[in-house]
Amino acid sequence: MPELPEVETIARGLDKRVRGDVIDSVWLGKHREPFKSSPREIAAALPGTRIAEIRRVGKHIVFDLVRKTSRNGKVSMQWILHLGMTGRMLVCSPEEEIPKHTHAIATLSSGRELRFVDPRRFGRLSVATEQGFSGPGTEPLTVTAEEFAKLFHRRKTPIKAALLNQKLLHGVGNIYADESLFRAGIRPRRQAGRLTRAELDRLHGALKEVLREAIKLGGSSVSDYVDAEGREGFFQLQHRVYLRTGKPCLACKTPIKRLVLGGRGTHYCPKCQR
DNA sequence: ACTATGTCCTGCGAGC
DNA sequence: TGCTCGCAGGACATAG
Repeated sequence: MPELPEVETIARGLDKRVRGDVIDSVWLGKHREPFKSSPREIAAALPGTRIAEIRRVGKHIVFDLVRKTSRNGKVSMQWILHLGMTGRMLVCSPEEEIPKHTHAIATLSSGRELRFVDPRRFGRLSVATEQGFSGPGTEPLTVTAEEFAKLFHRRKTPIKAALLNQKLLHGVGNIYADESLFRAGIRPRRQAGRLTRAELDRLHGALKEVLREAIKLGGSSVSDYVDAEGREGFFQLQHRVYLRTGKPCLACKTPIKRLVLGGRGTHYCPKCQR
């Protein structure tokens, strides 16, 4: 389940390994779901471009691409990738077996391949020619306490649902929403607009803290998440509430409760979170 | 303008 | 053992 820390880890790994390489050709599978831009558009845009940089924006991985024109000019474009629930972008050698659910392969000048594999097909690939893809919302790692508080002003929706709303903050998913609410001592069902400024400040701090710690540990491997090198993360060992239903709270030993909020499993400590 | 709900998709585990 | 069934979840469309 790639959220901000997992996507950051993958983007860093990809940048380290394939930055500067050139996309020679692209193969796209027959399923249509993985392609937000038309397959024709993607296949026309990518070949012949050099990968200038790979970075994370929200839960998106952005490949900044450059193509040299005949008159010594440069054309910039972007290859934008969302991993959905089960998406992986792997750097492989062409000899490696192609796994089931491989939807796209980019062959690189170095002889390697970039492979997009996604069993559940919630992931999306797209290309953009306009500059500066910035995602739908605000970056949680750089937002100020003031801006953070303003995002939730007068909102009637539960704070957990607001944290997951990518138009407000982008990059926060189910794991880090639950973990940051626990650290801030706030119940997931509380109305976002009714939180005090002190509570919002605690949540702002807790969210940044939990995201930074998770990035340090290479993200959380819960279902089948692995980074660009195929390695698992270790932050799942630090989870205090997520998927710990019935287990004792690490702060007060009260059993962790689970409820469904906005269709998502939600975990919290009834004593520590008010 | 917000908010809530249904939909997409496969793999996995529970239950018989 | 082997089958069916229900469920998980991010983003988006649609309805209220």
